[in-house]
Amino acid sequence: MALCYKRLALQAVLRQMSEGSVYTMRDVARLARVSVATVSAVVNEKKGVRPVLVKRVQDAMKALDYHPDHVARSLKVRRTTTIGVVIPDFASGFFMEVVRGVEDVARTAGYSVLLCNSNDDVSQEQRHLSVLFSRRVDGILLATTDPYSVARRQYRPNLPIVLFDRIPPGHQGPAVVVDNKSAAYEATKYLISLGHRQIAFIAGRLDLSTGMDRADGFRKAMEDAHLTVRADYLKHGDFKAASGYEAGLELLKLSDRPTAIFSSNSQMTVGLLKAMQELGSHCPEDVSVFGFDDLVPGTEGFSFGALLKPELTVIAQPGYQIGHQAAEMLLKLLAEPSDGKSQPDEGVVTLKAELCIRNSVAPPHSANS
Amino acid sequence: MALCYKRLALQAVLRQMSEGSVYTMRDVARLARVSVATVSAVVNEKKGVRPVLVKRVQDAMKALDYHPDHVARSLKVRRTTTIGVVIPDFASGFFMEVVRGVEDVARTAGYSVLLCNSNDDVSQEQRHLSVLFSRRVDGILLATTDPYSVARRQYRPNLPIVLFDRIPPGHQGPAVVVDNKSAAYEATKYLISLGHRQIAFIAGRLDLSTGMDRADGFRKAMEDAHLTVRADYLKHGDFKAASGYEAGLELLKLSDRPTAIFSSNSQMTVGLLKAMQELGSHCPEDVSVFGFDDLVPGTEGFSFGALLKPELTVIAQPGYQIGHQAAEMLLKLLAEPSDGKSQPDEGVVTLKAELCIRNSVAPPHSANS
DNA sequence: CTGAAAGCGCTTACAG
DNA sequence: CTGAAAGCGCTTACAG
Repeated sequence: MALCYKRLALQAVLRQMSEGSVYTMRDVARLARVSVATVSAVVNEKKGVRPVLVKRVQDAMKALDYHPDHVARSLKVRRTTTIGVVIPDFASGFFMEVVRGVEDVARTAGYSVLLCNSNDDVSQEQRHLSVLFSRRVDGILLATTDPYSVARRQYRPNLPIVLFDRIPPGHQGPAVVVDNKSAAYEATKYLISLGHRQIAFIAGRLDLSTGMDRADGFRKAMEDAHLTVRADYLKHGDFKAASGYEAGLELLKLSDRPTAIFSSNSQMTVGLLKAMQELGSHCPEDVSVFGFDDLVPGTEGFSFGALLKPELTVIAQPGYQIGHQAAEMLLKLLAEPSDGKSQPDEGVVTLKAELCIRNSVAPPHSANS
Repeated sequence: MALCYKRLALQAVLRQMSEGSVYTMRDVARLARVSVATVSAVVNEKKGVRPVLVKRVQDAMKALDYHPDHVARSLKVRRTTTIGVVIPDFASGFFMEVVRGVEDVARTAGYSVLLCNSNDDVSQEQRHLSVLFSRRVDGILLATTDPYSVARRQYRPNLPIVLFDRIPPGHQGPAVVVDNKSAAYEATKYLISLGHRQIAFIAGRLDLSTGMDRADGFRKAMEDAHLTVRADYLKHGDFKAASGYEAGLELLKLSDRPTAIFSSNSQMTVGLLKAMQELGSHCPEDVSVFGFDDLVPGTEGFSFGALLKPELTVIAQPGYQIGHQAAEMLLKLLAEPSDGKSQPDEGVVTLKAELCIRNSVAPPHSANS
C-alpha cells in the first residue's frame, strides 16, 4: 500500500519532467513530501533534520538520480569551489608536474580546476584572467608571462592570486618560486670547480624573473671566480627549443669553442642537444652540457634523465612541490576570513632546486686549473 | 557640465557598492541610464541597440571594470560553455598531448576546460563524472578506466560524452581512438621481418581496450607468422613503470632470453630500460626493444626520442590529434540541435598510429631466418 | 528599439 | 525542527 503510493508519487513526478531536462530540488521535495529547504539541508548535510525525513529525501534523490545544480548554488553562495590555473606551456614537463601538484590538493579539498594555456603570450594571459574572473573562480594560480599584469590590474577585491615560477620584480604578494639565482650560481660554480673557464650561457627570456635570475646567478658565479664572460659565449634565447638549437649551432661553430654550455631551461637544452647531434659533437667528450630542469619529469621514481645519452647533469626543480605548495597557499587564503585584517601567509615562498649531477659534465680536456 | 554630471553619477554608483563586492548589470544600467535588458543586449552584442546607448553602456562598463557574471548567465541559459576532460594520468606525456589538443580547440571556441585526474581508478572516475555533471558542463571528454562506466549510467539526457583512447568493447557512441591492434601487428611483423623469433611481450591492462588490442595485434602477428608465443615471454603489466621494470628483470634473467621485447606503453618501456640498465643489458646489441608511444612527446618538432640512448623504435600515437579531433567532435555535438533526430557524427573515429623506426631494434645476433 | 517582470535552481534568514 | 519567501545576477519573452 505504502509502497504502491510511493511508486505512484514517483511516476507522477517523473511524468511532469520535460524531455531532456533534469530533476531539481523541487522535484525531490515533492517526491519526498518536504520543502526544498529540507532537501537543501539534507544535501548539505546540515544536522537537525529528522532522520525520517533524511531517509525520505535520500530515497527520493536516489530514485530521481538527482544531482544538485552546482551552478545555481554558486550563484547563491557566491563561491564556485573552482580555481583557475594558467600556465604558459602545455607541452612543458615542468609545468605539467606543477599542475599535477595543484590538482592533487584541489581535488582533495573539493575544488575543481580550470586549466588555461597562455602560450607565453601577454594578451592571451589577460584574456584568460578575464574569463576566469567572469567565471567567478575563487582563486587563481598564475605563472605570469607579464611581470606587470598582476600589479596593473586588481581583478576583484578578495580574489586571491598566487603566483608561481615567475614573479614580478619586487613582488610581495603570495607566490611560490624556486631560488633560481643561487641554483644557477651553484651550477656555474660546479662547472668552474671542474676546471672549466670557457663557459657559455644560453639565457632564457630576461623579462621573466626565471630567465633573469638564472642569468644573474651565472654572472655572479663567474665574477666571483674572476672569470670574464666572453660576449660570443652569451646567447640570448627565449626558453623555446628552437632558440636553444640556434644558440647551440652558433656556439659549436665558434673557432674557439666553449668547453661547457649552461642552458637556462629544458626546452632550450633539447635544442642544444639536437644541434650537437647534427654537428657530431659529443657530450661530455667534446663539450660539457649543464641543463636547467630535467627534460621530462620522472615517473613514479623512474627518471627519464637517466635514460638519456648522456645522462644529463641538471638543476632539477621540484615542480610537483611548487604546484602543491601554491595550491595549499591559495586554499588557505580562501579559507581565511579575508577581512583584510590578518594576512599571515602572504609572501613569497622560495623552494630550493636540486643540483642533479649525472654525466653530461666532465672536466675540460685542456684543464688549466 | 555633462562631464560633471557623469562623474557624479559614477561616484554615486561607486558609493553604493559594498566592500569586496563586484559590480553587476544593475550598476552598469544605472550608470548608463538604461535598463538591464539593454546592458545585456550590449554585452551579448545583440544588434538593434541605438548606438548612443551602446556607447553609454560600454563607457559605464569600462568605468566600473564590469565583468559579466558567467555563473548567473549559465544558470539562466542552461549552458556553461565548459567541457570536462578526465584523463587517467597527469604524468603521462601522451595524455598531456591530448589535453593540449583539446585545449587548443576549446579555447578557440570560447569553451573552458575542467581537467580531472582519475588516476586510473574507477571510483575516482565516477566521482569526477558526478562532479562534472553537477557543475553542468556542456560535454565530457573521457578516457575511461572503466569499460562499463559509460554504458552503466546515462548521466544526463543530452549530455554528450566523447570517449578517447579507450573504448568499451562494442562501443558505438562518439569516440576517437587509435588502431592499436594493427599498430601492434605492424610492430610485431617488423620484428619478425628482421629475423626475430624469440619475441617477448609486456602487456598492459587487458581490461582496457588499448591493452587488449595491442596484445591482440601482437598475438595475431605471431600466429600469422606461425610462431608460438612462449608463456614465459608473455608478461602481464599494468601500464605503469614498475610493472615494466619487473617484467624486464624477469625476462632478462631467463636462461633462454628473448631477442626482442615489445612493450605496450611508454611508462612500462621506461621501467624496462631501467631494468636493462641495472643488469647491464644493452640495446639493441643484447636485446631489441620496441616501444609503444614515445617516452615523451617532442617539443615543436624537436623529438626527445632521438636523444635517448638508444633512440627508441616505437609506435607513435598522434596524441595532439586525438585531443583535437575529440574536442571538435564534442563541440559539433553541442552545436547540433540534438533533438535526438540527426546524429550524423556519432561513431568511432579511428586514427592511425605511426611506426617510428629508430635504432633500438636490430636483427638478432643468431638470426635464423 | 527599450523597459518591467518573470524565472533559472539553489540557500538562507525568518517565522511558526 | 520545518516551510514559505526572497534573492543571487543574469536572459528573454512580452508589452509598449
